[in-house]
Amino acid sequence: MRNPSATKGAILHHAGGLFNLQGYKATSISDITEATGYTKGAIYRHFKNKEKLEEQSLVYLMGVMFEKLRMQIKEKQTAGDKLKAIIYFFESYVTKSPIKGGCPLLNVAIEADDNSPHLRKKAHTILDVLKESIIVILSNGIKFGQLKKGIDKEYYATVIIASLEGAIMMSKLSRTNHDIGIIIKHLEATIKTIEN
Amino acid sequence: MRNPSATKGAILHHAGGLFNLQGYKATSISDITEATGYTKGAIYRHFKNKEKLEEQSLVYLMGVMFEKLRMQIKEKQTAGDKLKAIIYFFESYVTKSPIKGGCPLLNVAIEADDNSPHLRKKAHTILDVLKESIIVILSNGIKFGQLKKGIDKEYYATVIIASLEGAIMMSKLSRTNHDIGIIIKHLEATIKTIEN
DNA sequence: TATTTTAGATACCGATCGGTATCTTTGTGC
DNA sequence: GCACAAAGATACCGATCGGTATCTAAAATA
Repeated sequence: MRNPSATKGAILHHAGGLFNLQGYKATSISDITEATGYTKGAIYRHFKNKEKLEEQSLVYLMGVMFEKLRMQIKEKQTAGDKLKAIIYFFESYVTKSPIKGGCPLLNVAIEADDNSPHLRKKAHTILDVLKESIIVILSNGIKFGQLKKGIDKEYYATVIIASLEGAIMMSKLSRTNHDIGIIIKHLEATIKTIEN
Repeated sequence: MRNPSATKGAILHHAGGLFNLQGYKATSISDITEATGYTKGAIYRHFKNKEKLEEQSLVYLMGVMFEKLRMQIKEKQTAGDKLKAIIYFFESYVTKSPIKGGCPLLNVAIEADDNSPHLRKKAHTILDVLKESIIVILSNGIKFGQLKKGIDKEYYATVIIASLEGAIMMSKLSRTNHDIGIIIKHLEATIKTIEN
């Protein structure tokens, strides 16, 4: 009943959840042994040290999130609907919480910026990928005549990401859907202004 | 040359800076003794435990920030200029960093939401105060005919806070003024739409 | 100036941290 | 079925954590 890759996957899964919920520094190896049922020996066989486990857990987390996001986007046909799919995906961090602890990108950005350079670098890349994904949708929307020509693509990508992440933060504090709901409306209206 | 209240103030000052930069959980009492030059004995005389020190440091930090913000707002005469003063104040977290580690509200919101209930509660109150401050400016702007009647005040307050905080997060990752600059433009344009 | 209070220093506590050396167990190739 | 390699468990390490009991010294009171 031994399965090394499944063990590694289970460790990443549980560690990712704990890191996202409690923070990376605040989550101990013992927390992870309790959550997984594996011992330190098992963890340190698959990961050189805690820093590496943190990195790979972040990559795992973002992989899961991007996969879900990609599926939601794929279902929609027009650029406007695809953008809205992104918005509703972020909304789900507050309302349905696909993962406990909220948006992994936001969490790691705040915790890792000043100390952990290894996490910050990865988070920066992830942000760039997210921004670029939105820009691609905007570009295709323009190409297919769904969105107005001449719009500043990076501008809208930045407004979407910033306001969503900020709203997630606000909703985390109030523990309601109120703030994220307002931002959803705001972004829906914003998208409408660039649609043909 | 002994001055208890000055000692307490120095501890709060240094502890606040460290908490904001490194995180609350990640900052040890030893970090604070090194920064202040005082010993554990001094710290635990003025603060019952680390939790209380965290709470009071947060209050201290936000007190300093709100005081600076209030001064910037007071200098301006119209509601539009007062709102812009708020925006530029948040911009300074990235560009000039009045305090290392960025926005204390954002930092504590992300770290404290799930674990530390005592910090989360205080952060929630602080967010409410900030939101209310903006709403008051909007109300006065309407009253004095500077802003359009019938605008949704909470809507604009939420959009301003969320997009600024989100932009701070983004700029922390990229270590540039790029993202916050885009959001500044966005908010300046937004304010223009509600001005008379 | 003598006494008492209080601010702060010192030395220590048990618990937990990340990490490792070693051992046992399981699966695999011959 | 046997040898060997790999997976995971166990037991331990020094360092550091938050916290406290005790001591010294400075200030306040008389």
